[in-house]
Amino acid sequence: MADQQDKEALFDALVEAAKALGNGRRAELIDILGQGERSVEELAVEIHQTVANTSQHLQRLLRAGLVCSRRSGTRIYYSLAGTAVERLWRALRETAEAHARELGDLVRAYVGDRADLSTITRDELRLRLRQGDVVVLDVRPAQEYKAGHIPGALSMPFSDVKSRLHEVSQGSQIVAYCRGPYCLYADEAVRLLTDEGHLATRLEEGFPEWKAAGLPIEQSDS
Amino acid sequence: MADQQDKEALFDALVEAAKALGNGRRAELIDILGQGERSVEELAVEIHQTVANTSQHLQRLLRAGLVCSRRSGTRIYYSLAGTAVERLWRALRETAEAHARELGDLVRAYVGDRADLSTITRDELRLRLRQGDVVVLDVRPAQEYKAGHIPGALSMPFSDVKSRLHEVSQGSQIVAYCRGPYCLYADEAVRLLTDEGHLATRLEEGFPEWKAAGLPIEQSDS
DNA sequence: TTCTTATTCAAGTAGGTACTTGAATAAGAA
DNA sequence: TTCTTATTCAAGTACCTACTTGAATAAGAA
Repeated sequence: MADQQDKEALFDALVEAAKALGNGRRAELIDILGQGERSVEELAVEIHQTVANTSQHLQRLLRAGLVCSRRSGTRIYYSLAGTAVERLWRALRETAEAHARELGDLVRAYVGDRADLSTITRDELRLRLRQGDVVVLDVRPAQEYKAGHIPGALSMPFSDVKSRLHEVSQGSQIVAYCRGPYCLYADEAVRLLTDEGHLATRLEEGFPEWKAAGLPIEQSDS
Repeated sequence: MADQQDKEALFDALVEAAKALGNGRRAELIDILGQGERSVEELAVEIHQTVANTSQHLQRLLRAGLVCSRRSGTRIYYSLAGTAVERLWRALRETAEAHARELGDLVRAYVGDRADLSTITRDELRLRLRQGDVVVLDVRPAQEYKAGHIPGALSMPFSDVKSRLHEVSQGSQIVAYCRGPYCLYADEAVRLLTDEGHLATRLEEGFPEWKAAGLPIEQSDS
């Protein structure tokens, strides 16, 4: 025992998950699956890739043990394999944020300037929820709301916000949240609401971080 | 803003750290650097690779922001870039452990059968330390002990254990620790000590995990 | 059964990665 | 200055990866 070949084999196996995460498209898949299970085609649309290519990426993730799959009729649904995967993805983002010099530029290029948006932390939101003086909007697609959301939140998918503005009474404090720091839904929702004269704020992070913090969540029975 | 190219660029950047970790030799480097800074040649010896190849791996890690380097005379010392990197490496190991089916076999092939060794958790060791009825041995190389160790531990590098057995009084409870779960020093030390009639146990994890848990550490001034 | 739809498989191509070898730097010692 | 040592650079090779294309499965509907 204890020979160098065995050590190499062990470390080679340990990094399989890192290799699987080491591709931008697969990281996007993990990020989306953090909101709940999805079919191959839905995922292909989200990451703007062909179905065949997406399928191959998913199989790579499956082999590395980062996702699971289940068949339902003619569709196959993929989901994250466990909370360890969520922790890994979060640790990776934190490492990147901790120091990619140019990461800030890339974030700005994608999400635009967020300086005009007010944000609220998880803890502040919890306090407000207890005080009951806030309306929480889940602006992710309805499917993701169903798979799990912040208790008391109202589902208002980003695409519907414009037409459903009247549902929110003028004068109430609004907090919008979405998939996470790299998701634009809440940003846009807050901008729309603010333009209409509402007091709107975005939750700093998204639903997966809320769930990971061990805070209570609510599910719609499907 | 918010166009697909920007999103791809952002995620491609986020996964740079995963790509850098996605190689067994580089993972070994990160694992070793978790014990403290090292020169290129020392690292090359540890991972059984040529200096040129090791240098290239280190530069890859440097570009990804996982390590830092400083020059001292004719040598260049590399070290981990921050605690986020340690967290990432731990999250990766936990993901792999959470489910690589064959990982167990690989661990066994490398570390051998540990069933004969008694282990102790961090919390048990803390309790024992407070009670003062235990001798703690740091069996890592002296350099790593100097860079940081469990308070009160005695430095006894694995290679010296055999010849220094007499320093430990018969009858005392001994706990040995080393670099971490994939390090063999403590295992071997415990076997040697047990064969000599001592009551020896290995700390389940290693020094980096102790430090990461926020427990007190001690340093020798160099 | 045939048709449709969702997914996977197989083969091909362009570019990336890991390692080797030998030469080039760069700091310090003589 | 020349010599030595530690590290990096550059070029080459074998293998791996991401994506494409078109064909093959596999479940359900008609």
